[in-house]
Amino acid sequence: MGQNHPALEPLLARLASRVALDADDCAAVLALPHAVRTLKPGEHFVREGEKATHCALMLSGFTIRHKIVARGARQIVAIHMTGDFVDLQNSFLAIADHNVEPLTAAKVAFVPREELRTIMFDRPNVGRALLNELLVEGSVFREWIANVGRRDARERVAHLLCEIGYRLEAAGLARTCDFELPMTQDQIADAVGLTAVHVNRTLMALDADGLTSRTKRSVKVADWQRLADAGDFSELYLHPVESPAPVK
Amino acid sequence: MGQNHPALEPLLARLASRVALDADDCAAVLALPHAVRTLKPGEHFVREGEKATHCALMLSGFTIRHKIVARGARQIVAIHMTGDFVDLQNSFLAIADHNVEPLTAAKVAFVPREELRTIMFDRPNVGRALLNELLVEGSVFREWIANVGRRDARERVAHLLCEIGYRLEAAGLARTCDFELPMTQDQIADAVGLTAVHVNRTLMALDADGLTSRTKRSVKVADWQRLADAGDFSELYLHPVESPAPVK
DNA sequence: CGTGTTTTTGACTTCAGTCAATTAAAGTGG
DNA sequence: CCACTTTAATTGACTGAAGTCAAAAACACG
Repeated sequence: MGQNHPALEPLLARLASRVALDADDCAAVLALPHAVRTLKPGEHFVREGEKATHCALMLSGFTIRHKIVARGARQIVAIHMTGDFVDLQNSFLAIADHNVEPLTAAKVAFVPREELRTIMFDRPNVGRALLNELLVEGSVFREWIANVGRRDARERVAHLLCEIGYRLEAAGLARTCDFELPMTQDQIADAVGLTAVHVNRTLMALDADGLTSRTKRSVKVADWQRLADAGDFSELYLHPVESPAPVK
Repeated sequence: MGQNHPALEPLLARLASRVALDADDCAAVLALPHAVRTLKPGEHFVREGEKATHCALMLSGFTIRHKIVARGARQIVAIHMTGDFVDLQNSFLAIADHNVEPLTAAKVAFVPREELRTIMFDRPNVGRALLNELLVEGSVFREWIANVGRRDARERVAHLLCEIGYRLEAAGLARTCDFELPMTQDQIADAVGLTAVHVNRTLMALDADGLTSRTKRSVKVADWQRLADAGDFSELYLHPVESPAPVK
């Protein structure tokens, strides 16, 4: 019961970064039953309309959450990276309202939703930490509505690049000035509500203007400040915790 | 302590509709300290960057939550009506990431955030109900991202009309076939990521096509099914509870 | 009634989409 | 390691949905 399950240590670290946890809280988190699996792109975690039974913790790789509209177009509504919880949302609601799918090969720890619900209310500290995760996720959704609704192509793409760079750095996975972006231009398009063709032109323009320099599927940010300005990016909506702003 | 505060009865009803509450739960909810106030358009509840100290329960009227982007454009990210909680989000996070403002004159009960946090974890039933509210709100955000990102003008506007009509009916405030929509075309535009001019043309087209019939600021839905089809609207994302789909 | 919104209309612009072809990269199997 | 296939990125020409600007009409209201 109380034994160590190293797979859940990233989860513990994540929760503890926002709310102080005592020894019992930590033990309870690490004792959560779980199964580790590796998924490939196309192997959905959950599909819209299904019942989600597990919540997933990303151990490596990237995951997207998306919706399909009437005409068949896809809109990505969230991107998750190592250390993120994927789908506290679907897994707490009765029926999934969107699809969840790996973007890259992804190692994931699945935790049964009932266990998570239980620990959430049995251990208020853990509950507050989970609540916080949900709230920050909500904040990101709001920012995305604004991004897609009221920014032009260049701003949208720049904003997405900033968000991913910032989150990667905040998670200790990369530096904002040089990170891997494992998304095709098609996928970027579906995240920012544009066409792949237009995303291509926009990325090339950012490059030409010296804000970024791309090589295959990684992005080097040549000038973070200018990119952030171009994307109207401010990290406030990510509700950063302890660490101050990442090195620019 | 345990005495009745009739103002919070809508809150109790709302919570009880999703999770069974026992007598103590109910008493605790009704005993929450609160202050009732009436706000007018322009009197913000909270502004981005401020610290929210209270959570608001709508007793009457409409409220919007919005963000302002670099170029000064506004994006509405949520609309709230009688019976809704406004801003569990801002009030649980340290710093507000968006603005909250009445759309019409609005009567509101303010509950201190600490009280709400406390009851959330002291009374798991209440906690689950609040969690559910948050999750459904999150689902609506996701739908809005898809609406603004991947639907054209007609679909967006029709979808918004359907959402509002459906929610009003679900809350027992109106029928989907005839409800008051207290938004100017400017505000509708800011909710769906279009221009007021284009919203005007779109609304007129819906009218001309016999899906709606407008008079000043109320909407009569002439053909709910066609409007729902035009807006790619399905109530799944609202995670309706007990009552089946509203009368069409 | 006059004044300030809000809605409506028209003419014109533009950003982003569409279609289609080309090039480049990444695998795959022999 | 090289043809062979597939997927992704790039480019160009053209289209179109939505934006812009500006003015007129219709309301709302003190």
